[in-house]
Amino acid sequence: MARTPVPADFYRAGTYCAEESVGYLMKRIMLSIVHQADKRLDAHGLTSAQWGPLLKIRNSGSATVAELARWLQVDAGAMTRLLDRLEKKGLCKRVRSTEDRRVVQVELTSEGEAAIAGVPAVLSEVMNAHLAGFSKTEWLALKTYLQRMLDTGEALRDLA
Amino acid sequence: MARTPVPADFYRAGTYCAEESVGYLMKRIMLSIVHQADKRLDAHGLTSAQWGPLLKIRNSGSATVAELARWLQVDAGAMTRLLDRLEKKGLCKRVRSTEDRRVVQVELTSEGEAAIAGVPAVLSEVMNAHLAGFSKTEWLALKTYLQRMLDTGEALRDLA
DNA sequence: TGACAATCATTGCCTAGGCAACTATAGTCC
DNA sequence: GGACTATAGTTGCCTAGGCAATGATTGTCA
Repeated sequence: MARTPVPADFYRAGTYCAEESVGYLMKRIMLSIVHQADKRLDAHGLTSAQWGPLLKIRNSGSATVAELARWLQVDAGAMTRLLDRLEKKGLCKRVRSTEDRRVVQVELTSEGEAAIAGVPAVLSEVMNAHLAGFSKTEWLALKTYLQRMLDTGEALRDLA
Repeated sequence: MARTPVPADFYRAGTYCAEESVGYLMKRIMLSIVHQADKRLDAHGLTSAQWGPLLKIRNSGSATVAELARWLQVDAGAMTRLLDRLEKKGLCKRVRSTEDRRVVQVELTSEGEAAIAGVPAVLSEVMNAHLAGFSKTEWLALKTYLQRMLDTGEALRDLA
């Protein structure tokens, strides 16, 4: 039984100002991160939406469409089309499973392996750049705050 | 002359793990916030992308397409199409300016005023819900961290 | 066995944003 | 005045995600 969370009282309808909202700040930061990452990933022939599936496939050996969609919290239809684009670029291939003929296993091609190889470096670089000036203590505190917000949000979702 | 920022050293290519990344956490939180907001805004006939322009227009009396695009940091073409959808729903209208015949002033209709009226309450509610359990001190610290990340990111953009 | 529900992948239709090209208008400088 | 540049808005083409419907398969259970 999940404890009913007590909402905070920081924002009020009458005085709501987007610029002061934590959500607004995070949206702007995400825009900046994605923009920087896309600029660097362009050299690898990838977009910021495409490295996620490839990385998961590489770490697991292979993955099904449904697994990828669940892992990335994305609609299954969207994942199908994303894989269409990756397959058209020759970065992965679909293999119909023989045990369960409903599922499709997605595997990396050698071009896919090559494309994904440099991605963790790019991601680390972009994240580190955005955290310039942070001490380790501050970084850990930030992560703790964010994790708490995420847990609270997920609990909300489960209640509904 | 902007000081060249010294990147942090928290993430490394070899050990990069999405789940531990501040970016990953923020992406998940934003998904949760947008999802919650969309669910509540549905009653007002709006999506999470649509209240931004309407709120800006209401606070300013009217705004041009370029102003809205700049304020929301969105492509001008995307803004044109977003306004198309809002206009089709009868929430705003375009008025060609007489002083500068290039610009189009966007104004709210009375339906638009009605639709936007309850939005600040919804946004406050969703933000407060996600910050359940935060003390005011923690909330301020979080905002400070985020503001610093944003400033660092914008500085990066200016360098490039 | 045969009906039923559940899962998987896909597709169609919608909103949404980025980039590039285009037209129309405004301002600037020779 | 005329060339030049800048800005505003729009459009076409691309990637991308959400929702709903579909067909194919699998598992369950009476």
